[in-house]
Amino acid sequence: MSADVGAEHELGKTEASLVAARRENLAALRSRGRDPFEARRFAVDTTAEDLLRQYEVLDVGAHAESENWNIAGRLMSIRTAGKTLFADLHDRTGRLQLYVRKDELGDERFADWNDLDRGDVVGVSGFMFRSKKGDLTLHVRSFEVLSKALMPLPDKWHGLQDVEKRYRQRYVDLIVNSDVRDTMMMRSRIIAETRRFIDGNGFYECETPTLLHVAGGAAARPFLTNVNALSGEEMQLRIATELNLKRLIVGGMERVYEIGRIFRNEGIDTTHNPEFTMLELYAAYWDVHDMMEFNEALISHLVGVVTGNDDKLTVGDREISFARPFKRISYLEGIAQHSGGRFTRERLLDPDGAAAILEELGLPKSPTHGHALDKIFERVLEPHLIEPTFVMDYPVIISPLSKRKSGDPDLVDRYELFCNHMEISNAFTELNDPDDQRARFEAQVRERAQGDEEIPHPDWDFVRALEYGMPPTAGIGIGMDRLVMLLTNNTSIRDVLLFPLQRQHG
RNA sequence: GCGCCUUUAGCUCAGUCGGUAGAGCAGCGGACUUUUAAUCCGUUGGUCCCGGGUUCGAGUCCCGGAGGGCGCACCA
Repeated sequence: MSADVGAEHELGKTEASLVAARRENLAALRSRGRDPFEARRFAVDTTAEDLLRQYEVLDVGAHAESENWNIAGRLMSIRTAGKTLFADLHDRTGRLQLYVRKDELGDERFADWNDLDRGDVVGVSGFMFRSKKGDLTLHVRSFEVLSKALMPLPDKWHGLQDVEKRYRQRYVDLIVNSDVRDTMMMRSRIIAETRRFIDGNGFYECETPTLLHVAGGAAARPFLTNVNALSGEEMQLRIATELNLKRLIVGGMERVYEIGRIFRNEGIDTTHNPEFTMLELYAAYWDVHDMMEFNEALISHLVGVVTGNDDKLTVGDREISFARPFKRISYLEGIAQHSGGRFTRERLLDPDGAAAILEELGLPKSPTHGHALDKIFERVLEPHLIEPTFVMDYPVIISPLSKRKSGDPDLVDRYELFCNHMEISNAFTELNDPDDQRARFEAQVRERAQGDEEIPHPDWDFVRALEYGMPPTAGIGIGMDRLVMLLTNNTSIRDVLLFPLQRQHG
């Protein structure tokens, strides 16, 4: 089956007639020398938001005729009323009402509006006044047609509700659903602010390769591809930036980070998309406590950005306080506390003890001790982690890349930040002992041989890098998509991704 | 992978017991010089997701398939 044949979507009869009507309007505009697709540029000098703010004090009936403005955007509503009309123009900042009079534009120019459709892009010029009903409005003196919408727009009141169509034709979703546009612009801001905050602390943003011979640094199945220039050599898309960023720490860059796309060939659901954006950051000479403070400051900053300097966030239908300091709780003590003291450290750290707890909770048997701990944590502690909480001092058996706590070798210097039951970040003091790292890679080789395809092949060069000496270092990973979900109160990752992955349409 | 829900006009949605396919919006024609889901009059528009089956007759019932959503399982 050729991808090119039948690629253009076929119009239904109703839709075809709607498009035909718009094409007739296009032809009519062209016949009067107003070809929308001949337009090149328009000297915009304001935005809807600016005008509404600037003329807020204007009284009903007042006209600011001495100040002329040029603004462009999409027509989202046209209300004709004989020899006048009102229209709504939307730009990236919001809505502005337009007022057009036949006696000012002249018959021919006013007639052009018969050939304008909802969705067309126009540039208008005029002055501000406040209408009888109190709406700040631009009184149009002249206008240009800058582009034509040949396709009909969705319902002006209900917008586009069809979830599938919203994801597949995000451009339509963005045109008609302003809350979607707000979320996506907020996402952009959150990522920009994250970068600014990190840069302000002396970090270097680095770009490590996406194409790797061995995708490591996490447990996940990679996407595979081939490089033609290397005789079709097989390569993998990265599943983490961890190993390369730590190579940079070895190299002496000391404070590095990357905000980049990660690819994992795994399941798709409300919290997983095959490609997603992760922040990883490494700081030489920091330990996990330094990272915790940094993390807290970053999240507080971002909450302030999205709320306009408040420290309370609406999540679902509740308010969550992000006042500093965030709660801190130890992994083992937290589980003990929320089980009425029944699930003690001794039982949890013992494989048989953990298995017995699983049974008490009515959970199925786990294949490994670590898996059992994860399940117990999810059932006992995670439901209580609503307000931002640092869960600290993880058991070493579920933390293969972290340094042990000095004086308590069963635990490691690691924390995860939870909020609204969701993991926001994962950070620890990095393992920098090359012999230990080599031993852990060798152990992974054995696990992979037993059939676990998510275990990556070892990256032996990374061990060699550690043999040159990596300073004591703290590292953190933050899934930016999930962070944006939290900050924008969305429950599906698809609603914070512009183009979530969808199956090819038959 | 399993389960539940969903797919009807460009959009948002009805469609009863199996009996000629509906509404609102949009569109088209007309009226209207401060409207804002404008209003009023008139009007066009259908691959009922696809393929089988049952039936005199299927949007509706049965089987199979596809897309999408949610939950569970798996997974950082």
